[in-house]
Amino acid sequence: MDYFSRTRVKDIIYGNVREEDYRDITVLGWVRTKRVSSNIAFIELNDGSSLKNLQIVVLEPDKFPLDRISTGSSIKVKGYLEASPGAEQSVEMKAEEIIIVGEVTPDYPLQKKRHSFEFLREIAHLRPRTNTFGVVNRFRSKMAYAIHKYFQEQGFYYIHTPIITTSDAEGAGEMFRVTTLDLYNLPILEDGRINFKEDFFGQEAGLTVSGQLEAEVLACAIGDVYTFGPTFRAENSNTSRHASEFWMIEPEMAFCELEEMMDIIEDFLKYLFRYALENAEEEMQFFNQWIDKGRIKILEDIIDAEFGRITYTEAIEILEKADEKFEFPVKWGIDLQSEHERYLTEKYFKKPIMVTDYPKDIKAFYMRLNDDNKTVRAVDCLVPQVGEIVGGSQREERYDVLLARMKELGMDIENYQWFLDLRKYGSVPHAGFGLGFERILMYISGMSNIRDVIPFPRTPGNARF
RNA sequence: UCCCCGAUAGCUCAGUCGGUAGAGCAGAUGGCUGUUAACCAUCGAGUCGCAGGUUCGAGUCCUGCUCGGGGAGCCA
Repeated sequence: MDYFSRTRVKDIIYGNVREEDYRDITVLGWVRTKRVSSNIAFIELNDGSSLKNLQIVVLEPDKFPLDRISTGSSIKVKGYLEASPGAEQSVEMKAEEIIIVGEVTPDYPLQKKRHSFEFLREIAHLRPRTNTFGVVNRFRSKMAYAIHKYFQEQGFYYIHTPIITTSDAEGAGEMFRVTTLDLYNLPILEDGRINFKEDFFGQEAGLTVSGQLEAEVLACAIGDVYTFGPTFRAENSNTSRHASEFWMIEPEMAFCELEEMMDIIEDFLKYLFRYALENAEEEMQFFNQWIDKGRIKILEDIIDAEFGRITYTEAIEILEKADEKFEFPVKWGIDLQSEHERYLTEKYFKKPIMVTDYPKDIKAFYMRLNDDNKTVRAVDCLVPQVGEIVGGSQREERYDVLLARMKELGMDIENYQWFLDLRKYGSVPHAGFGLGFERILMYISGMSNIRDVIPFPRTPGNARF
C-alpha cells in the first residue's frame, strides 16, 4: 500500500515537501467531496493528518473511475504537486492515477455540510472523520503529550496506579464492581450477605475512582510523581461535564506544603494553555473560529494574569456581602455551589482563583487539619465558565491526627493500615491534586460537552461502541 | 436522582385553528472548460420515537414509556 512512501497531506499543505520531490507524490486518504464537470474534476482529500484537505485536480475525468468515488470513499492517488491558481489553497495535486481503496454505499451518514453534535454522538465510529472531531482527537493527543512533557521536565516520575482496586478512596465516588462471581448463583452467607471470599480477589473489588492513595505511597518513596490514567465513577450524574470513564491526572509531591503546590497548579495550567497556543495552532484557530469565538483571547489573558488566592472563610465573606440573589443561601460551613463559584471567579475576581482552607466536614478524611481544628488544607482552583477544574490538598502526615479523624468518621482502619503506615515510618509533609483531562480539554477548546472531547464516551445508560 | 425542553425523509428543519406530509442538503440520472458547502435540470425517498386515549377525523390535544438535549445536585 506504499505506506512508507506516501506523503501526508499535512506535510504538503504546510510546505514540508521539497520542490524537487513535487514530481512524484502518492497520497492516501478519504474523499470529503467531489466536484465534476465535463473537462475537469476536483476531489477534496483528507488523510486525517490535518484539518486541511488536499485538492486533487483531475484533468480528463473520463479516464478516471470518478463514478465510484463519493464522499467517504478511500482512495490512493499518484501524481504531482503544483502551485494552485485557486484562492483557497496554495498547492494542489494533479492526478495521474487514482486507485479506489474502499468504496462507499449511498447510505454513508456523513455529509459535507454541518451535522449536530447530538447526531454525531450516535455514530461515534464515524465522527472522527469530521472536521471538528478530527481536530478534537488530534488536540487530545497533543495535550496528553503536553502533560507528560510538563511533569517530566519538572522532574516528576510517571507512575501507574491500579485500575482494579479494593480501596475506595473514601468519598471520591461510587465504584463499579469487579467480580467473577456468577450473578445468577451467588454464594450467600447465613446472614444473607454475599461471600466475597469466594470472589476472584477474595474480597470486594472495583474499578479505581482515584489513584491518589497509591500515588501517596510512591511519592513517599521516589519523590514527585504523577498519574495519568483512566478513572471510573458509577455516579448517576447526567450532565455535560461528567463521564463514567474519564482520564485523570494526579500529581503527588513529597516534602511539599499547600502554598508550593498552588504555585505548581498555576504554573502547570498556564503551561498547558501556552502549549496549546504554540503547538496546536491549527486546532486552536479552529476552536476559536467554529466552537467559541474569543477562546484564544481568554487563554492569553489568563496566561498574563496572576490567579486570585483566598481562603474559604474570605470567600464566604465576599459572598455574604455580594449584591446578588443566590438560590442557595450563603453561610459558613456550606459547600460552595456552582452559582457561588461562578460569582467569585466570573464576577468578583474575573479570573481564575484558588480557594483554600475549607471546613473539614465537607472535605475528605486525608486532608491536613489546620490549627483552628475547623478547616483543612484543601484547595480548589476555579475558572470562569467551567467552575472547579482542579481539586487538591496538603495531606495529613501526622499519624495520630489522621487516625483520630478516620475513627471519628467510622472508617474501617484495618483496610487503610498501609495508608497509615506511611505516617508511621518516616512520614513527610506531602501534597497533591487532581485534574480531569477532559475538563481541561473542554476549557481550552471551548467544547461544551464532555461527550465530545473523548472519542467513546461512557455515561449512565450508554456504553456503545 | 430532580426540574425544563425536544423527537417529522439519510441529514438540518417547517408543518397555522385538529382536516390526512413539505423545503434545503444528501442519493440517482443528465448537463456544464478551474471548482471551493461548486452550479443547473429531472427523479426516487416517510410506521410523523413507541403504546394507549379523546375525536367523524390526530404530526397537531391528553396519559404512560423510551431516547436525546439544557440546567441542578455530586464531582474531576
